[in-house]
Amino acid sequence: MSQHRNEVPSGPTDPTASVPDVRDLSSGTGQQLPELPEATVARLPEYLRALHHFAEAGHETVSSEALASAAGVNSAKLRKDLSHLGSYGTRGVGYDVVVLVGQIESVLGLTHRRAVALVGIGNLGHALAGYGGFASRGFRIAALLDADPGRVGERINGLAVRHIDDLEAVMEEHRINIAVIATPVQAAQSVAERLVAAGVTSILNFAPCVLTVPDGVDVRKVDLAVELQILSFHEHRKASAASSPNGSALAERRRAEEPVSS
Amino acid sequence: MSQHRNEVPSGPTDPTASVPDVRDLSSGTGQQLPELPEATVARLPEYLRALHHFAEAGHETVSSEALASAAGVNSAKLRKDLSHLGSYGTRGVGYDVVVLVGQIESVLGLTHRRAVALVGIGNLGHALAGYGGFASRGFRIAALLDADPGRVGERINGLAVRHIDDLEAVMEEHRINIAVIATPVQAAQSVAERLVAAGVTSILNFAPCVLTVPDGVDVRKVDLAVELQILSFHEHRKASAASSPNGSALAERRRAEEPVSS
DNA sequence: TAGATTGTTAATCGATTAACAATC
DNA sequence: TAGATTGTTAATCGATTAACAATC
Repeated sequence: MSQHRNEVPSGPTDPTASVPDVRDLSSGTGQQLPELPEATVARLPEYLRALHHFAEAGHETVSSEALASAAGVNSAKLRKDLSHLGSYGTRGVGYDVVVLVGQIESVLGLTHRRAVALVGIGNLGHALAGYGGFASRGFRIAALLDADPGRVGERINGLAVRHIDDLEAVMEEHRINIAVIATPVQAAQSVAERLVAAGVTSILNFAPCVLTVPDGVDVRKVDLAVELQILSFHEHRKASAASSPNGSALAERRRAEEPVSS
Repeated sequence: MSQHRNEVPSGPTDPTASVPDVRDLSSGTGQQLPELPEATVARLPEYLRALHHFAEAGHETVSSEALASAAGVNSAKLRKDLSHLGSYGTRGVGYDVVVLVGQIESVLGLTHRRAVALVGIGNLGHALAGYGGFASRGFRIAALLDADPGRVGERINGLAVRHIDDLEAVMEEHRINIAVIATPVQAAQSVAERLVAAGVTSILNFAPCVLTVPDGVDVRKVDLAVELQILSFHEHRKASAASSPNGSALAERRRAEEPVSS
């Protein structure tokens, strides 16, 4: 989904190589860019959310144990993750909440609110357009686009739906790099191609299909039915596990079932 | 999120141990339960979706290369994943589409349609209740619940919204094991507890919080803002990478930004 | 100083991948 | 038989975790 760079920052004869530095300072712009494992990146937003809770509760510091518990991970993993950002904790005390919030926001690129375009204002698109969680967590929905002329002009949270024909103009106007695709599956690939051509480099895809995009474009996919199917596997396993040791007919007793119509 | 069992199916003196069997037949009910890596489980729904496309296009067989491409993975990974289900391909030919669909559906527990309860019929809940993708992929939304008396009785796709006070009765009535939480974050934990007490063992959580549930209950979380924040990290990194080698001021030129109001 | 807690180490575990023998 | 493609091996990589020395 996203490419990894396994380059070693400094060669064996580099005079700085003897000083281990957890940060990759290769950018040289004063903006440090740590080399972050993907698994760590995926957890940072959860830490950030938990930290905001501690901040609202008036905590000035938080221990790795408390923060990890609030984020649903173990403390060793949390400390390992945070160590990739550098050292921002104090032994015997914990982490300064405000400092850590700032550090994570900085690493995630959330110091500035990012403009997002939402394409496909149907059932789900409507819900996403009205979702307050984006605004409070670093994003601004800057454009709504739909192919149905009947929906063009409709206002959601004060923002008017534009026709998909205006996609290129709208993206240019707002300088949008991130788009959410909530169109029918048939339209998703061609919409993605137009978005990329218009400068989008990150896509969140709700359509149940694989998008083909050029290198350098990141795609994340959310498929609601897939999530349920994964849960179904675990349901199935739990039911079988309960039935097998003693052959109990009570297995899956609570499972509601009916033939699949295919 | 879900516990792993690392038990070896048979001991060193087990007479069957000399015959390697990819399937864990410990269930003894004739229902084979392969020991499946979580990463594999998470990809099976994607293979299933791709297989349905091939079936609709009239293909009777499909090669690992073609199926992997349609699912967005490489063919080695696909073959490794499918090998955990047993051997269902034919060398020189590929996989029988219909057979493989049946095998994956069987492993995922999708041979019977599963009843799902949806709690929280707000913005997002409405969209989920109207989403056709659940019905076509193995699920039936059997109950809608909300705490707002003003919403009770409203019908979505012919199903009436029930009051949350009736949660226990509704879950018992439909024998529901899987629930989707789309409530405000403040309500999510207590709703989860009531669902678990009423027999739910799998939860798909859209509320931006960590749910605490007993062992044996599986929770999957979908957080839309988290997905965007992960994309934001990659946007940030791409912009920095573009600027650092030559110090170009054009870096992040396209990034729309404004101060975060916190 | 004593207690608390971080940052890091090292062992372990799970997932990915290329390559190729097996075999249709 | 020749060509195609699977199933498996083995090497590699990345992620997790417990433990504890460092240190506030």
